[in-house]
Amino acid sequence: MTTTVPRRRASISDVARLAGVSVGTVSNVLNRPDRVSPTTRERVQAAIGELDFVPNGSARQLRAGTITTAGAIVLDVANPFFTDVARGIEDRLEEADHTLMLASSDEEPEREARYLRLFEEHGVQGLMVVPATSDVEHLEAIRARGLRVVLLDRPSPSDTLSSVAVDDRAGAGAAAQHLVGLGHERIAFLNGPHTIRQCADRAEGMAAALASAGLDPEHALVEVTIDSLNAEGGQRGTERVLDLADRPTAVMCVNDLTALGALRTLRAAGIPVPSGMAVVGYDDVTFAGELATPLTSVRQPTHLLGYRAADLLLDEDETVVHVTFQPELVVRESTTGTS
Amino acid sequence: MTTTVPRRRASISDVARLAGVSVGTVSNVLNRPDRVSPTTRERVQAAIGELDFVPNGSARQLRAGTITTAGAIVLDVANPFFTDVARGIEDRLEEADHTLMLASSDEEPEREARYLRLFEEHGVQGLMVVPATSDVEHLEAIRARGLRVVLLDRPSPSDTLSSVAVDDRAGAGAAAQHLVGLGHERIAFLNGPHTIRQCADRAEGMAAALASAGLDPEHALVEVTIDSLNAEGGQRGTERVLDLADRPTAVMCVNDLTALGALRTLRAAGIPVPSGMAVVGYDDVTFAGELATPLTSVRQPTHLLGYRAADLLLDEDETVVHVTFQPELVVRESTTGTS
DNA sequence: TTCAGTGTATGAACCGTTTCATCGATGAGG
DNA sequence: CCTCATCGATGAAACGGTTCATACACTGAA
Repeated sequence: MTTTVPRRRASISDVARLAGVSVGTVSNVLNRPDRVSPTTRERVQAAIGELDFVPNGSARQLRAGTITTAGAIVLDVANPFFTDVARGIEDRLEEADHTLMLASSDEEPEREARYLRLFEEHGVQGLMVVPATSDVEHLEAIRARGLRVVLLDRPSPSDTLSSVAVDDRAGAGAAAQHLVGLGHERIAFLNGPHTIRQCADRAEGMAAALASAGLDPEHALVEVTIDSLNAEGGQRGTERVLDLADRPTAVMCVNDLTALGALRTLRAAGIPVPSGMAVVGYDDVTFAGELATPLTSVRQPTHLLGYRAADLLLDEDETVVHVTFQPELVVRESTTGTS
Repeated sequence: MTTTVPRRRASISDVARLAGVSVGTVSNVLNRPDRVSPTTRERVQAAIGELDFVPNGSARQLRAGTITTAGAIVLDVANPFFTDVARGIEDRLEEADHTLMLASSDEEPEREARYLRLFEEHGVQGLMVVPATSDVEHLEAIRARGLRVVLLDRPSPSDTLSSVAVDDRAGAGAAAQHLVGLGHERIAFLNGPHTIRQCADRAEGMAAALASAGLDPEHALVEVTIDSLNAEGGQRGTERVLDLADRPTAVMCVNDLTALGALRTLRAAGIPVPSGMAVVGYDDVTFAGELATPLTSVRQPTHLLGYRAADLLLDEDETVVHVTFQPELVVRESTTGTS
């Protein structure tokens, strides 16, 4: 084995020594090569190659202050909705030669806080976050410390933070209206905790739509809170729905992963969809239309959502902006039956 | 608007001044609180709160040298396979109180190189990467500079880098064998470029399985190279398969997203699955079993893959280790028809 | 010959921490 | 009363870059 692990990473002064110039000159070669004569530049570059020199980002950042990295915290990277958003962010950042550090909070405020702190300590330019709590004081504090913060997928309650969101009330409302139009009068809603704003908004949107259709939300809407917003959560939630007295005829799911779980449980229980139970998802992920029972779902402009968020983050001018996109109900067989 | 953006982030010396102690003491309060008397500690903490002080990670890292962050570069964060791997990594890192910076190379070597450099400059403890190229010299160079590097989802060609992988030859071989057993004698393989090792290995595995079943791989295997390893790529690839003279009777897909695209195209063309064309996927993602035609797929221990990779990265002892997991063929109706 | 101007290179200050040798005060033991 | 640990706090030296005022060497013009 001929690999030799170096005792220490080469520093700029090692390069300077080898090339027979000052550290300032090496720094200039790195950052403003035009201010250095071709001969010197070449000599320095040779030394850099020889020593396999990689500049220390911390040192650079410490002195220069700037960094071209942004952080994003989403609820769950394993959820296609969030990864699509992340791709949108990445694409916009790449255009500006910035890079993204991505992390998932798992809906746990402590985890979110930990990543927020990590990012802040490392001096990211800004943060995009899907808050795990309804309260965003801690984010406002970060903003007050001079970082740019953009709320993802939820409007800002106060007016100090910019946000990019989709109208969740409208999305859930459209879904509810659709179900009512099909004759459903009692609808279960597999939802996450209301501390997550999207969940609260969707519940409200449903209730409002039911009310304006002349139904009493108290009876027409049965909200079932699930612990995790994925397929497993959906399975467990649906089992509880099936046990309900005065069983609902439709189940609305807070996202498509949850709906996937619902479909699974219904199939296992031998209940036909939609005749025995209609199912609606949310997000319209790639595979929603390809399922055994193609899923009616609320489509959101995911990629664009991330893209605009990054856009806002990079925006020079510091005004607070709220962007709201409109969702679109995509109707498929999980509510209408074989077409 | 009462928000005041501070001129400058508070530093440790601001805290020291306000608390009437030295910077060394503040640092001690931060890192070894037990060495500071309760009274002083309290005073310092009050000052920290007052100034809303957040330590500067760059400075800390510059001086202390260490950092508890690892980087991972995968081909595409929007692919469930990679996000599951990422979750495995995150979970293991979290146990060790480390954090993850995640990025996707999009299968582009330049993008990969850019992120590698970024991570290295920022002094991550180690890197886990799914290489976008067959050549890993650049990764060995990083290793030689003292960082830990673990190859993800592919065995190391040389023996200088640790790796965690799934036996791709075996996985593809099992799928091919299964298809041959069903009577297929001409199989299309929607594959990515062979510069990606997994793709090359899977092609080899299929060819070997076909040969050992007594078929001539030259004729029995039609490899169709697709540009992007997702649903769109699968759709376009399948269109090309349908145009082939002597049309294959089965299509093997390099991953489930691709298979999703294949199913889509087949349905649009009115070709029944599997009677008109059998389809096999790879990865066995969450929704594989719930599709209109449940998908036969090769299951890989994704979460475990990431978990073990992070494990290796954190491992104190620096020996080179290769971990290989065995995949498992999950047979469903996309090859066997209605059960 | 002198001088202003230009293009390069220099070296020290600085960024915000950690670390460590040192120092003063305090209390115990002889 | 003196010594010696012990404890808490101090202050300055790193860490590895960037930046900027300054020096130096030429060139061409007056």
